[in-house]
Amino acid sequence: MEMLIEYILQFGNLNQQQIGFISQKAQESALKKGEYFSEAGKIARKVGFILDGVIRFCYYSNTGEEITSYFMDENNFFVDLNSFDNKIPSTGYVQAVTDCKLIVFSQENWQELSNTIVGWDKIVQKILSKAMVEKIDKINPLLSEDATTRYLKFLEKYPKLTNRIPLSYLASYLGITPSSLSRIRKNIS
Amino acid sequence: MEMLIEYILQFGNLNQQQIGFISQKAQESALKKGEYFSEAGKIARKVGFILDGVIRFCYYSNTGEEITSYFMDENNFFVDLNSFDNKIPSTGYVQAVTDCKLIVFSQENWQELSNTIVGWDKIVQKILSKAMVEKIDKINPLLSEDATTRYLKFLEKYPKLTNRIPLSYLASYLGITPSSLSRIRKNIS
DNA sequence: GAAATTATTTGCCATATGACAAAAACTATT
DNA sequence: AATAGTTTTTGTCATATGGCAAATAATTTC
Repeated sequence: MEMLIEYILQFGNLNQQQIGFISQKAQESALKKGEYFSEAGKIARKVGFILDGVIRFCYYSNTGEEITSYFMDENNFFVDLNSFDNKIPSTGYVQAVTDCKLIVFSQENWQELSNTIVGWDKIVQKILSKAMVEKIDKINPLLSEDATTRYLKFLEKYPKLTNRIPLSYLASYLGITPSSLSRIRKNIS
Repeated sequence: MEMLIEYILQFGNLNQQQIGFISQKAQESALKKGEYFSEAGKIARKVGFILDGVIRFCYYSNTGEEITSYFMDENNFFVDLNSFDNKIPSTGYVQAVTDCKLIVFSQENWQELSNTIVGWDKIVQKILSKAMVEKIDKINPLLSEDATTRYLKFLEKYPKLTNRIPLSYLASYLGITPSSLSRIRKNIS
């Protein structure tokens, strides 16, 4: 829980009472490898924070291919934003790639934080901005490069992740086939 | 200016006084095709809203290639978020693709809106969320497809944009060469 | 409106990546 | 420890896309 508070305090000041309130509304939780945090067709009703582990966002293309759109690891908030904000069914999945320890906020509690803590919206805005910038920085360069360069950039941006995620997930994130990624890895080392 | 107010009111309610205050802080502005709204190396100090025209975000890769990372058209806010939020020099450019009519907020005025209008932060948060979701929805599907499919998806997502942007910009957005895009277009029609 | 500049198309060839299938290396389960 | 299941690697071949250069078309400038 301290991890969470410490993370939030980077984005704005909070007094002891406010911190207590946040802790009250937060719930510790866990997911085993492969379990889903939220699923396509359902409305996402919670916001997560990763204490330990890796999660991914994924979906299925019209050809039935499973595609990973994003990875996240420790010390990050995550949410299926479109579904959560607009209360519409999600089009994708949020899945644990490894066993995960999480902190979870229900939508009602998340709303209460906004209603109760002066400045909370601004903090959320900053967290959101930062997440957005990071995501875009990770995804943008992928398109314009060949597969080997994409993989090398992935290694730079996610230095600690390579050994924690299956090759097939990573391949679908990079937009290449598992075979190709396997060959690329061979060529590099 | 009504375009702007109407757009904002989608995201939250504002009284007449608040609307007046926003109008006061907003400034009409224009850019000619090719001109920059913000530039690499400089700190982005304004937020824009497109009344008419198309803008793009672009940058130069380490091989000197010019790469378009995003297009935006009418009825959208845009800002070099990382530079603006953190007051650090930008790494990219925001450029007018066509002649543009804009509404511009200086950083100080933008800040004043936040300080003065109760609920403004929440509205910004919603606008930001929506923009983020849209951007991700546009970019994510591109990676996993071949060039022809990427172009077709672009046509779907940006139905009105194709004839307004140069082929070379679009090619760099899709991550292919101008020659390839030219051939793809030929094959489709 | 002619000349100069810039943008797009086309041709040719090389090569990275995909598709499919089989083999090998891991992992999990009893 | 043996089996079954899954994931990763490797092989072969086909093809989409890139690189480069030249030709054509469109746009800008004087």
